[in-house]
Amino acid sequence: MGRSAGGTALIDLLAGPVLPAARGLLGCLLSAGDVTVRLTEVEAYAGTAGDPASHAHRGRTPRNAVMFGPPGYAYVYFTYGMHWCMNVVTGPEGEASAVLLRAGAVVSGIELARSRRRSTVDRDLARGPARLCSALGIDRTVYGTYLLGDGPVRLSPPASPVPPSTVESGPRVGVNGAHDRPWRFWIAGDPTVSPYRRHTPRRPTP
DNA sequence: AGTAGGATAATCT
DNA sequence: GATTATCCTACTG
Repeated sequence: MGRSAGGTALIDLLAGPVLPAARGLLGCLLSAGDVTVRLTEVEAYAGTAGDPASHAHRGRTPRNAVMFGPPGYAYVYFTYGMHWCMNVVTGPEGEASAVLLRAGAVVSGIELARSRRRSTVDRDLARGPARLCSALGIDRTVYGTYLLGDGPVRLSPPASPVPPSTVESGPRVGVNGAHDRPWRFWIAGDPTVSPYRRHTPRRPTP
């Protein structure tokens, strides 16, 4: 139970290094209430281990505290004054690495997801980290909950394994530095993968 | 098609 | 007081 074809449980994958964990999360199913999404795009963040783009890079704060705990928990943060985004905590306790869930395809509960996202096509329902959370109804109440048990949000292994040859990687989206690290992973050719956009610097307000 | 700018509030220095 | 792991709308070609 809970073991994929390779014989590795999901929790063991999440407990290991962040890059294999990120790849392994592709194709996984994320359920919240009656809506289920198949993950198609993720990004790895290495915490304090020399990753300036991570929220945990400058050390532990009340907001990022859950990232320093054991793997398999949800790190949910609020950004730009209106959006929620969700990470899965990885690595051993004490190491603040995590994987940002960037996009997915709605495979169940699509009518409920549609009702939460107005005037958009189905492909865009969970295309982008904030849209994904919105489609699933994820907010601050999910912060710190365990994803591999009977919580409000549940993560389960892929229904069918994702062939490694269909996984591509590239630079992360929306971050200022560290463009040399191809730590964004996605399923090649999937229409729900968000287009690459470089971070747009904001001009100083007049 | 692609890009530019505004919305809007918690978090950190 | 500055910054932000974004999304949406409106504009240009």
